[in-house]
Amino acid sequence: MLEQFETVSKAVADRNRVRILKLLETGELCVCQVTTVLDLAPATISKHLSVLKTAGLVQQRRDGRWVYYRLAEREFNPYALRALVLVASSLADDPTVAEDRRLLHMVNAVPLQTLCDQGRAALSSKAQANTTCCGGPS
Amino acid sequence: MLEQFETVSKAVADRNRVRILKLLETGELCVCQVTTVLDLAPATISKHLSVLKTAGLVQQRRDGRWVYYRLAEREFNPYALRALVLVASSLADDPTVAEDRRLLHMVNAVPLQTLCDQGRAALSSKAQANTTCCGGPS
DNA sequence: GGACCAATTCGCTGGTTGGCAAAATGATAG
DNA sequence: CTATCATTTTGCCAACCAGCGAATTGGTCC
Repeated sequence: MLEQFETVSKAVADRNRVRILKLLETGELCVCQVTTVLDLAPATISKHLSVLKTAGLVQQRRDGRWVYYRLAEREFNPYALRALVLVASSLADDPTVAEDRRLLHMVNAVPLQTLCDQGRAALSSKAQANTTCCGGPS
Repeated sequence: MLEQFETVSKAVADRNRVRILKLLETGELCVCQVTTVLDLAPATISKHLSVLKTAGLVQQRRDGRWVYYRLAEREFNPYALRALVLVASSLADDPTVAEDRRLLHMVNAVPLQTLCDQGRAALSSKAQANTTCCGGPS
């Protein structure tokens, strides 16, 4: 019990994992989409997603070469859903979260194949009209 | 924002700090009482309490030589109260938490001075008996 | 089959954290 | 003022963790 609670809290107690959860609130996402928005190494994102999955906060689905993640629907962990509610009701107007959502919009406008090939470069073409491409990513 | 959220999550993402919060749900407690129940070095408990305080989850009050901690009432951190609610609604029947509460009852039966002098030894001698429990107000 | 690809796992590194003992702090009692 | 006491701070160590590159896995396409 305490262990399960600790697993969930620890999973949520990381800035980038929270960013991932906030992204997934908008719906299912492919790993490469998350990677592009957070601008971290694929290995790092994969590990974060693994931690979130172990905590029962997300679940995965494979479709061909791509793996999609979404917020957990079933109760893998008795505290996971409550933690998701907490996250969902928080950080609504956090600047980083807002910027991530803005980037996600641009990511969604790019075909998955292009995104996986070019990574963040796939966004620049669209971002040119939009001057500021993340002045300070973190 | 994200930083404040992270501070709170990290504070809650530790087994022993959660145990402290669950203890404080029963009311205000002196540091030496918490130390006796958790059975850790005073320095360790003090550091944990400091982390909880920095996160805005608890507040302190000094009374003579003793320092009392209680769950935060004011909004030092915009996410602290929500986290406290989450903790309060969790772990109701966790064995460790239950055992801590049992010990706390015994601790409450011992005068503070005796507790500070003898630590855990003060419990074995007066395991049963007298006086009102709960020195804590409210 | 083999080339290719997205994602994961492995191995490593720098930074963080929980734990304690010892010293420092701040208050009380004589 | 001095001694004493509860708590906090400091210094240190072992364990853990986020991050990345390299190697591996599981899958598609030719």
